[in-house]
Amino acid sequence: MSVRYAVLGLLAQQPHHGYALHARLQALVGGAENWDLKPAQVYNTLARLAEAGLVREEAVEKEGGPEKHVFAITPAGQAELLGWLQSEALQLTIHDDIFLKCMLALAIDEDLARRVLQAQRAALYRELHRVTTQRAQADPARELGVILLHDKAIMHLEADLRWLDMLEARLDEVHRQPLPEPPMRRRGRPPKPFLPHPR
Amino acid sequence: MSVRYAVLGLLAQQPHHGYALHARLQALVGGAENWDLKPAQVYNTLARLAEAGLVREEAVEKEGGPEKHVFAITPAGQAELLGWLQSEALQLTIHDDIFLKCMLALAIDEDLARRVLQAQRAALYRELHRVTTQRAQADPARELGVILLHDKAIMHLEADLRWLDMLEARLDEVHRQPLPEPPMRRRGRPPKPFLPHPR
DNA sequence: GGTGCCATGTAACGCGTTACATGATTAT
DNA sequence: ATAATCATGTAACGCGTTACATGGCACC
Repeated sequence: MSVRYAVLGLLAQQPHHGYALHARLQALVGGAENWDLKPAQVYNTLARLAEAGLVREEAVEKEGGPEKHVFAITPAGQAELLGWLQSEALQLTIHDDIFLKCMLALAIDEDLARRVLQAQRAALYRELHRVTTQRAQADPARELGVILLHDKAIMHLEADLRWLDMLEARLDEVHRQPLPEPPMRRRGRPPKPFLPHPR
Repeated sequence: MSVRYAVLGLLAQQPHHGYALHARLQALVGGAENWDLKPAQVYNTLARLAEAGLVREEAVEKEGGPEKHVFAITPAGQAELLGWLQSEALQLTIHDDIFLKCMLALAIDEDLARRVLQAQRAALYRELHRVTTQRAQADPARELGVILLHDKAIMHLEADLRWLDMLEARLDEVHRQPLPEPPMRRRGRPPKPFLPHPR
C-alpha cells in the first residue's frame, strides 16, 4: 500500500528512472537500516503502475552509460495520488506482534510470559538506542525528513515500552483470564482441555 | 506474519476447528471493528500450517450438526511457536502512511500539506474517540485482553497526534527542504524540473 | 417459511519479499 | 585488474484480502 504511492509521489515531482527512485526512497527513510527496500520492488511497482495507466515510460536515455528507462506520472496518476493524500483512512495496526506474543505466552505459561515480556522490552530498548543514535548523527539541515521519521519511531517505541510496563504491573491480574471465550451456541460437547507445557 | 502464529497459539491451548478459531481471534482483538479477520483466511492459514506439518487434522466431529474439522498442534508446531514467542525481532513499521503522506504532500504544495495534516489529525481524533469509547464499554472482568489492546492503540494514536503537532510547528522549516537528494555520481544532465500544481 | 448463525472451503488478486541473473561504467 | 557503483529486470513465494459458493440447523 505504501511503495506504490511513494513512487507515485516522487514521480509527481519529476520523472525518474527506477534506480533513482530506489535511491531517493532509501534517502527519504534514512537507508537500509530503517527500511531495506529492494530494487526489485521498485521495478515491479513501476511495471504495475504503468499497467494501471498511472505512470508511463517517457524516454530511454543513454549517454555513454547504461540505459535509463525514465518514467513520468500521468494525469490519472496525479488524480490517484491526490485522492490518496486527502483520504482519511487509517491503517489500523491491530496485527500487533508484541500484543499477540504477550497474550499467547500468558495463555500458555506465566513464566514464559515473563521471559517474553523481558525479551521484548530488551529488544525495544536496543532499537530505541539505535534510532536515537542515528537521529543524533543525521544532519538537520539536509535530512530533516529522516529526523522526523526517527522522532516518530522513537515516540512509538516509547509507547510500546510504557505498554509493557503497564502489562507487567498487571500480570497477575491478566493471567487469571487471558483468552476470552467467544459466545457460541454449542452443539455437542466442548473440546477437552489440552495444555502442553514447554520447558 | 501474524495470523499464522495466532492460530498456532490458540491450537497450543486446545484443538479447535476453523470456525471456532475465527470466533476466538475476533474475540481476542475485540471484533470486526478492530480487525476484520475473514473466515477464509483462517481456513487458508490452517491449510498452510497443515502442509508445513505444524498442525494436523485430528478428527471430524459431527453430532447432529455440520462437520467440524478439528485441528491440533504438532510437536514441530509447538517448537515453531516457542521460537517465535522468544524471538526478539521487531517489525519496524517504517512504511508509515502518515509520514509518507505528509512528506509527499509537503514536496508538492505547502497548502496541500496543511490540508493533509489537518485531515490526518481529524481522522486520528475520531479513531481515538472510537477506541476510547469501546474501551470504556468493555468488561474488565471478562475482556481484559481487549482493554489492553485498546490501551496500546490509544498510546500509539496519541503518539501520532503528538508527532503531527510537532510537524505543524516546524512546517515552515521543513518545507524548505522536504525530499533529500541521494548522493549519486551523475552521468549526463540531471532531469528537468517538472512540478504539476494541483487545484 | 425466512432470518441468522454455524460451518467450510476455492479461486484469484495485490503487494511486499527474496533469490537469481545480467551487464556497463568508473574509481582505485 | 578488480571492486564499487550504476542500471535493469524475471520468477517465485508468503500471506493478507476479497469474492464467490455451498449447505445444515435453530429460532421465531
